[in-house]
Amino acid sequence: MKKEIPKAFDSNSKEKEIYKIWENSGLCRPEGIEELLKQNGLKIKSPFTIVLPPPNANANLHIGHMCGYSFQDAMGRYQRMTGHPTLLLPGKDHAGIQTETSFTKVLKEKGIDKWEMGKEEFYKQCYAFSMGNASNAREQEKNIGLSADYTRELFTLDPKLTKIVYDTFYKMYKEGLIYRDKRIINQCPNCKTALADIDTEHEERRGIFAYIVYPFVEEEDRKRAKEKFGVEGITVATTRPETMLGDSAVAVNPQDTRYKEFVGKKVLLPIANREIPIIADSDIDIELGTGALKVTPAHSPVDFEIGKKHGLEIINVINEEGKMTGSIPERFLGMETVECSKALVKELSEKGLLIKIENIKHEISICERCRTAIEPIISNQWYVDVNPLAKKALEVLKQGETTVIPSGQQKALEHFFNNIQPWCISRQLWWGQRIPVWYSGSKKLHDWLRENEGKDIAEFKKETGEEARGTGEIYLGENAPDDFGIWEAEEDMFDTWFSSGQWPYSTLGGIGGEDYKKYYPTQVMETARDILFWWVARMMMMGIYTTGKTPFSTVFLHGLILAADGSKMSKSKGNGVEPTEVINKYGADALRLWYFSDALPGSNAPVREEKIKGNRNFVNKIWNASRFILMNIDESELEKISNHELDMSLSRIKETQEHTIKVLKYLEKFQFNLGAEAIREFFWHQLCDIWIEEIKGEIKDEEIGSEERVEKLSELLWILKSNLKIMHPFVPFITESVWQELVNLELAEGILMGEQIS
RNA sequence: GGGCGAUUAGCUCAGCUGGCUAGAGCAUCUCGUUUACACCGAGAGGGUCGUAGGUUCGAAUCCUACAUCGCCCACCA
Repeated sequence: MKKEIPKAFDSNSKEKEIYKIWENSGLCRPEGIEELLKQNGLKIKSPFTIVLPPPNANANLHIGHMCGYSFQDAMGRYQRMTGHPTLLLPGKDHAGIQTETSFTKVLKEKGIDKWEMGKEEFYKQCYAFSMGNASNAREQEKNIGLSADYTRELFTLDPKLTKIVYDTFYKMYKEGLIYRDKRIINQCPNCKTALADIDTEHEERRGIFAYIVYPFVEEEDRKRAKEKFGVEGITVATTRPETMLGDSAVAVNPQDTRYKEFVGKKVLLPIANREIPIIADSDIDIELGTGALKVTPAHSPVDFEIGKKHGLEIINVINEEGKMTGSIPERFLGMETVECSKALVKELSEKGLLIKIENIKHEISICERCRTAIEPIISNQWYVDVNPLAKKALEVLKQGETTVIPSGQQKALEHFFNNIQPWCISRQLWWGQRIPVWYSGSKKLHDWLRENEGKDIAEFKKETGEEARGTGEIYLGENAPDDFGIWEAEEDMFDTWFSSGQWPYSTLGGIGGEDYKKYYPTQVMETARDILFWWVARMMMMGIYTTGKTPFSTVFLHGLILAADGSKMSKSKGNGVEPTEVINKYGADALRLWYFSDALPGSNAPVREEKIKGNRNFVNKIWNASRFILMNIDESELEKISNHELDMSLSRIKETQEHTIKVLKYLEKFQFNLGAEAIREFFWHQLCDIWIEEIKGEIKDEEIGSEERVEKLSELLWILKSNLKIMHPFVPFITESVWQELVNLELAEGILMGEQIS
């Protein structure tokens, strides 16, 4: 018997130790693998690259992140062990609005107000906050065994990356793909920023449906209406009475016999006391409400379109903070929309213009981050015309240059590309990358000139009361031009996805970068399916645009990790599972195995502790079987065994080789569940249950050092080593631990991570 | 309203291009203190593969309806 080896595998202490060995080996770098292959005279195959999804540096990693890392790492280790210089490129995301929201909350808990703190100080502290989180995240990544190249780790706000992001912006602007436009946008009154359509969610909420009479201007019409409808005007139904202050028209369907005769007539908008016309539009639903729609182009996307079609005036009555503004009766100025709605309803009711109020439930848009109701308002923002980019991305999918697993998600992606809308990329935030633009004179002047095409710049002062002070031109650049004149900086930030959309090539140094030349395009993008449109779609569009090549050939979307009862994990429900706790309890390998068998693309995976426990048992089985084999080898036999020439035609050896080939195939085809099942089945039920028992019997009566023993033990050892290799991508810690035990006895060399499977 | 997907043992799922007497893990039950491992071993029970049709020599696997569930997208006042 050799030295004492503990009966149970102590994952807690071993894992840390093993990770250090990997880290110090240099094998996490593709150069390390290249070097190793060269030394051993082996063929260096094509590089394998995964640019890892950078987690948001605003919180600890959750169990879903760990899932991604497990798959990425398994893919990487498999490639590394089959001759490919492998780069798993890690990073951290500044995550724009998300981090700004969460850090603002952190400050609030400390009683600090972001607005009092000011932009610069906020940025500084937010940076420190992010760095702290990034460092935690890095530790967690290592805990699951992620063999990433941390010498290349990047943060999305790294100046090197920012430069690349800016260059893309300049190029797109010059080619007319990026432009400034005045449109109706999603404004979050709480975050005080514009949001892209995709950054909003829909939720059913309770609301009101108010029926309001807009009396006709002409006596004659009033009479006619009274006869027909019993009131002296046309009745509109609305969920948002406060927007009536910004109404420009009432629209009816031209086919609607009730209102036909009134088209072209005028009504007096109550309270605001403005005359507005009745217009006809075939898009109006006769069945809905009263069939007459109050049109508020400034505060409803539908109305905005109708307004554009009919050349209606846009009247802003709600500002960026969700408060009443503009040319409205003074008593409403500054009110919250809800407050204003109530006040209006009261006044209308007193005037006898309110028919009724129904309580209803309806879908509204809310901010994805803070769940505040979105306020549609008109504003000037920066847009990307993504249409031509989406067309190219579609082509790439059609040609099979990029494949999405599972295939259903590929269809969803195609659908997204087919129905894509202009992408609003400007955000009124403090945290992120500033849009690198300067305005001669002022931003206001620039927008005014754009909106008032043909007008003389002299009119600017007349209309706005401000001096022009410049030409309104745009200058592109991080710093202001050094010439005379006044340049106003664009203060808006980029949507975080504008920079992360460039992640696959920006992290590789961009076009011309050494790493870019070697590692772009990458092979796999492994991520969660909930950011398919936000991120994967953007990376494809921007990657194809900038580099002419799709950034990755396979998109692998792992399953959704759920709470034990099958519900979504969420902070508010408190049903989250802490990955660190799971790892401490059962070990990283056990958790990884669970992902591989349960969190496949297209599936939902409720976290079941018993299953992870079962995997821990398997890991321990590996440990004990190895321990048994080692304990059976007498010290005096070590040399004989390591020099023994094995007969490769033995049936157990051949079966093991076939098994290895089978598992390699599974790995190649991303069938991790089948792979995990196969290694378990083979190791446990073939090697342990049958072969070890057989060999036990075969050598029972043999003397130590005998030919028979050396042969059998060599065979067993060879089978063990083969198993360790093929199991390594799945369960790297336990396999490397055993390998290192073998190294100590001079029964193996080097580091398992760098071993080649053949 | 549009798109996508699911429906197989108590639970979570495998079952690819039709040939299974339908599998795994976990759970359940019985037996076992054999010096690798009780984080173990030997064994058992448990499913008319959502429903109804169709194609076929043959269907969990292909087709068509229906039912139920889930996810995503969408400006219905």
